[in-house]
Amino acid sequence: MDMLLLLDIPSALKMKGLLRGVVMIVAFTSFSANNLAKSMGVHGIALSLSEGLKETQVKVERMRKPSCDVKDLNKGAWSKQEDQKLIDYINKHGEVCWRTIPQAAGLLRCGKSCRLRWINYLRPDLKRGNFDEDEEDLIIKLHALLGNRWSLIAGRLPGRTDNEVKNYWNSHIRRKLISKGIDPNNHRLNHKITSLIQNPPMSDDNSKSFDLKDITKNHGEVSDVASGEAESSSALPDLNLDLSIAVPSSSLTNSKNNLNPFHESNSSRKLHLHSPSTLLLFQ
DNA sequence: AATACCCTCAACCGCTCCGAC
DNA sequence: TGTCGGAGCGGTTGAGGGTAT
Repeated sequence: MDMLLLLDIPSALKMKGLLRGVVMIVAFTSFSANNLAKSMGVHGIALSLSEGLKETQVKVERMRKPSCDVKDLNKGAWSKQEDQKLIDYINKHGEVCWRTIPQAAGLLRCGKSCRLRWINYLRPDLKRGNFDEDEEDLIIKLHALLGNRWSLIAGRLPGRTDNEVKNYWNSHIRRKLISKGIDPNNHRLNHKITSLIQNPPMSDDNSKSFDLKDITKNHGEVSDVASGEAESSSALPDLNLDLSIAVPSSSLTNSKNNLNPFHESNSSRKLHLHSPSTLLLFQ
């Protein structure tokens, strides 16, 4: 039988609020560190036993609790039944505390997973389908202005989610810009990329086609536009990004009425972009 | 027809932010 | 003022479908 005697239980219990602490224990027999952790409300204990000593030091570290306790929870793709349960619950109760939703809705998912599923897939105001040209142009402009702030960008695209915009950027727009010799990170013409496109490297195997992916790999880590660290020395004159901060255009304003509050994050609320009916980015 | 490779996108993970206490 | 916990964000992963060989 495992027995554990804490010499100073009150101070050990106080450690619940500490990041680190040390507690002296006397072990009469073997003991379970996990049980100790449990009793103290911490998530893990690192302990070191000195050979032959009954008295030992136990380092208690309050480790970050995993966002979702993986135990007994479903992961991966959502089933139709799960979707329906979540939809029914949110229609009835609204988007209340995400942490409590799974249990209340009878779902074996973590709250985070529910939130993501709702926001990215189940929300009724989502606009499914391909991005149109205007949306694509707007994404490019917004990315030039905001960098990888996908939620802010998505906030200006009614019915689109940050995840959707991010995926579309990575799978379509990024590639498109690179093929035009434009660095997708700083939206400037990239000499290295341009020359690679014009003079593709000739390998021993000439039959091998020139792969755009190689460029992406080689030049994936370019400067970050959001940090304003564009390669000014090598950059050509700025492209006409035609970005201005202004009251949303009528089209955006109209559609905004249907916007879910999710699209109006604190910071995006301050940012309204002028959206001309025709978006011309590159001259 | 079989296999390998590529692409897309839903979902996850880990971190930061922020309000409540 | 510091701590805690929930929400949100951005990067990454991997399943599955499509395409090339």
